[in-house]
Amino acid sequence: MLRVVGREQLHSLVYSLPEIALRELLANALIHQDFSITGSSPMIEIYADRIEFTNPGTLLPSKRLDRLIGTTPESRNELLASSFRLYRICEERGTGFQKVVATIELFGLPPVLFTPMDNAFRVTLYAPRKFANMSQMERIEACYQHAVLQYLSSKTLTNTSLRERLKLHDKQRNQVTNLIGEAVVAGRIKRKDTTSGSKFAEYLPYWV
DNA sequence: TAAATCCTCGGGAATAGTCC
DNA sequence: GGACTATTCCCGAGGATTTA
Repeated sequence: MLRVVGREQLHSLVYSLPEIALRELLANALIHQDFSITGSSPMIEIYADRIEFTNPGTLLPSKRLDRLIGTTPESRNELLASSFRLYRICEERGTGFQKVVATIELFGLPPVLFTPMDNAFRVTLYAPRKFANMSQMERIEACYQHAVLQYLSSKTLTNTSLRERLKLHDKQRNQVTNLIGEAVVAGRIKRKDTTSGSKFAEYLPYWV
């Protein structure tokens, strides 16, 4: 089901969002839908500032909400998933969300939002928004997702890397410093080496 | 080769600006 | 006026370069 809220903004929104991210999330919605739940199907809602992909069925018990990026998925519909991969509609196992987040970072978009619901699971992709207009939670989540992406690339989060991800100027270095500190306090990331000096401070996701 | 110096980076603290 | 955010200044740490 496709629901469009604000049709006049549909084109500008869709074209402003990376095609790769949209394709991956659409394929993901189809692959992971729970066919045991009758009377509902994946729903895509397009708003002026975001697109929401809502899937019937809750998150698989083996999956953790903050470990969706870069982990091997357990598809509810493996046959469908294999077909999608065969026809290159979606990425290889485990790289789907990783590709989405990487694309989002490349374009400097707000972080992708994963929302578990009563009997469904929602993924929200936001339209471009400046750092100043992001909420504190979104900033910390962007920080965490960047740390995960860096870790999956055998790299670490630094002030510089996060500043580049958020498309911030060098003058805003201290804002990034503060954000990193808040993400550490929130328990989303941790210092790689607590014994080293402050220069070249590196950070990892909290679960490493 | 070792010491001195310079440069870059990360972070703390103070201050200014903005919004409610 | 208070809370939050952004900016500026300053300092320490460590790598890179220069010099004796």
